[in-house]
This record gives sequence, C-alpha cells and structure tokens, in this order.
Amino acid sequence: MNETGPSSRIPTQPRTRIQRRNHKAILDAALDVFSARGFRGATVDQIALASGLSKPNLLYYFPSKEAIHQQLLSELLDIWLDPLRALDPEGDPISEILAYVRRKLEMSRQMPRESRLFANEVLQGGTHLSDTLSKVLKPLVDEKADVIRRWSDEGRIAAVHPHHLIFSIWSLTQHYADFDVQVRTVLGNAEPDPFPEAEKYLVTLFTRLLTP
Amino acid sequence: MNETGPSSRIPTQPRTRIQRRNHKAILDAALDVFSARGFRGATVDQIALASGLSKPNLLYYFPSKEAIHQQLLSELLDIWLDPLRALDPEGDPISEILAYVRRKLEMSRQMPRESRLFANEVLQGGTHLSDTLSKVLKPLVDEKADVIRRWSDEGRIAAVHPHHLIFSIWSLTQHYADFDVQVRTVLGNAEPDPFPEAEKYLVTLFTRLLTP
DNA sequence: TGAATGTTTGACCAAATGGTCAGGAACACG
DNA sequence: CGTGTTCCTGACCATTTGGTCAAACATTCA
Repeated sequence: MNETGPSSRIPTQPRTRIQRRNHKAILDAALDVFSARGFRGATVDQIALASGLSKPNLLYYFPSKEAIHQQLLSELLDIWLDPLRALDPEGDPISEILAYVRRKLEMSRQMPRESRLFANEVLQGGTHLSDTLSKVLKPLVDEKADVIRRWSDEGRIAAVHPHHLIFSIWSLTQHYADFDVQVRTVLGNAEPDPFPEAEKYLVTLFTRLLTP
Repeated sequence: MNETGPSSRIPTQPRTRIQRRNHKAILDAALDVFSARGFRGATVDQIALASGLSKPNLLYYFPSKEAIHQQLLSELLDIWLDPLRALDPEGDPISEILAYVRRKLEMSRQMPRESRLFANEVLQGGTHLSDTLSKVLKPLVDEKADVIRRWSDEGRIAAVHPHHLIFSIWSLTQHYADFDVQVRTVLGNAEPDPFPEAEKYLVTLFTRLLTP
C-alpha cells in the first residue's frame, strides 16, 4: 500500500493549489474517458495521459481507478437530480413540468459526458449506484410523483401515471446525449444541431399530453 | 494463426450438428455477457464458461472475441429494425404508429439483452456500427419519416417532426430495457412488472400527441 | 538558507486477458 | 474395423493493465 500522498488522508478539501489543480484535471480527464468507454473500457494510462500526469502521479492523488470512478458518480447524482428538485409544488403545473423538461434537455446538451457516465453505469446493472438509487433517487421521485398526482387529481393536468411521466422525461431528454451518434447519423448534415428541434418537439409532446 | 477449426473457413452455414449447437450456445452466452458488461468488460473466459465450453474450444468456433461481438451486432440490427419496417404506409396512421410503439415495447420486454447490447454500442460511439447506421438505419428511417410527414400534411395526424417522433418512440420504449434497474428501483415492489403500465402510458401519450 | 513537507517519476511487479499450439479424444463413414 | 475428419484440452505465451516503491525533485516557510 502506498501510504504517502493526499489520497490516503481522507481529505475533506484538497489543501494546496497544486492538489486542487491536479484533482480537477484528473476528474475531468476521467469523465472524458469513462463516459466514452465505460469503466472497464477505460484504462488508468488513458486517464493519466488525458490529464497530463504520469500514471504514478495520478495514483498519488487517487488510491485507485475505482476511487476516481466512485467520486465522479457520487458528485454526479446530486447535479443530476437538481432539475427535479427544482420542480415547485406551488407553481403552475404545466409550466413546472415543461420547465423541468427544458432543464433536463439543457443538461443533455451541456453535460453529455455526465449523461453517458450515468447511462453506462445503470445499463450495466448499476452496482456502484444501487444504494444511492434506492436511498436518494427513489425518495425524491416518490415525493415529486405525489405532487404530480395531486395536480392530476385536482384536474390541473390530464390524468397520467406520475412515475411513468417522470421516466418519459428522463428517457426523452437523455436520449439526445446518450444516443448522440445515432441521432446525428439519422438526421444527417441537414440538421447538425438536433437540440432546437428536440426542444420544440418535446414541448409540443408534453403540452398535448398534459393539457386537461 | 490458428488455421484449423470451422471459423477459418468462412462457413455460410454451420455444418454439423455439434457446430450448430455450440455456435448457438456461444452466441447466446456472449449476448448475456456483452449486454451485461459491454465489449471491453466482457472476457472470453466468461463467455466460454457461460456457454459450457473451454476457452480454446470457443476459439475453435470463432476466431476472436471481436468476431463474436461483430456477428451478434450484425444479426441484431435486422431484428431491431423489423418493427419499423412493418409500419404500413397504407394503414390507419394512428393505429400504425401505436402498433409500432407496442411492437417496440414488446421487444424491450422480450429482448432486453439485445436492447442493452445495442445501447452499449451506440453509447460508446458506435464505432462497430457507424457503417450500418448510415447505410441501413438512416435510409429506412428517412423512408418512414416521409410516410409520417405525408400523414401529417394530409391532416390525418397532428403536425410533428417525423424524425423526432421516431426518436421518441425509440427512447421511450428502450428505456424500459436499458434502464431496467433504475425503473424497478424507483417503482419498488409495489409494481414489480413495469410493462403493463408502461404500455398504457405510452398509448395515452402518443394518442394525445398525434390525434389531430 | 535549510529543513520539512509536498510532488513527480522511472523502474518494476503480479494478475488478468486474448490468443496459440501440439496432440489426444470422439465421431463419421467406407 | 480402420482411417480421415472433426472436436476438444492442458499447457503455454505475449501483452495489457492496475498498482507499488524508492528515490529524486519542488515548494514552502521559519
């Protein structure tokens, strides 16, 4: 065991300037590599190269490949759920849901690597996530599903299964990040940026679905 | 190079009974392993074990891990596109699209491994697919998109962007196979089989979206 | 300036992994 | 039955990969 290096010290915060810089560089490079090739497909050498560090130096900052992956995932889930957290029970139902859709789609556009990291993980059984999934994701979804059900009961939106509504928002928006290659291949050069049309389409879809 | 074995002979059809049996066993085991762990995450040993063969014996039937993967993918795409091929330009527009949705959802239920294999591949840049994607998938989608546009122009369905409509059918139905873990975690034990509700929800969604 | 602390690296290792090969076992068939 | 072909395996190999370590190099700050 390598007992030197900041990685052995359970640092709440990286201390020095250099540590902060390299920490960041590693996580960014790792996001590139993990999202593009999956956990097993990524090698420590690739991450080291992409972050501009040597492999031993990288392992001075993180105890293992696994640890980097783990940290990325745990940081990710919070960011990932923020758009749903922001769904306001006191707001106008349809506007709130449409705003959620827009925020999620915007995340697919701005953070495709994060989306793919998550997709890779869930796709392969979500072993590194299953705890967080049931302890963080499920309660939040249940809470927001209740809000949607209430709106539905009050006749402010059309009747829909709240959980499946949420699934559909996830799948429709994340599709543009996760299946990017396919989307762009099918659309061809005529529509180089799929997102503007995607937004129009999704707004139409959810408006027609939800308007009572 | 191992020049013995049926794999070196470009066999149009496996010859003997044993070859047919083992070929099938290998492809089935490989589908299990590749879909669950991705190409790089899968090992030849795992596939060999799952198919009940020794590693050298497996490599007697296929020249390489890559070759198994390749064959699975090329067989897959045809199956995968069948539901779309069946979309009948002469049929009733809404019934046709709903039937397509149902067929795709049924495939997610019956063939989740295939769905995940495909997702894994596209997610990681689709390098093994990009040719087929542009030469087979795109033309077919363009053709069916034209049909949908015609229906739209004739006022038989509401106005929608045809390509994005197709994307939405893909993402919504495949989500239940690809993100199975997440779906089941969120729904909990109360709804052990998500598919019946999923079908209701999707039928409602597309009916409301498309009814003029 | 110099000692303590933090950072970096070349060389190295053990395990895992894709693949090979020589030869033995099982089978088909005249 | 025997002989040619198909099928199967233990032993082996080269490469890749995650990770280690001692020692050199920087940086900080008293």
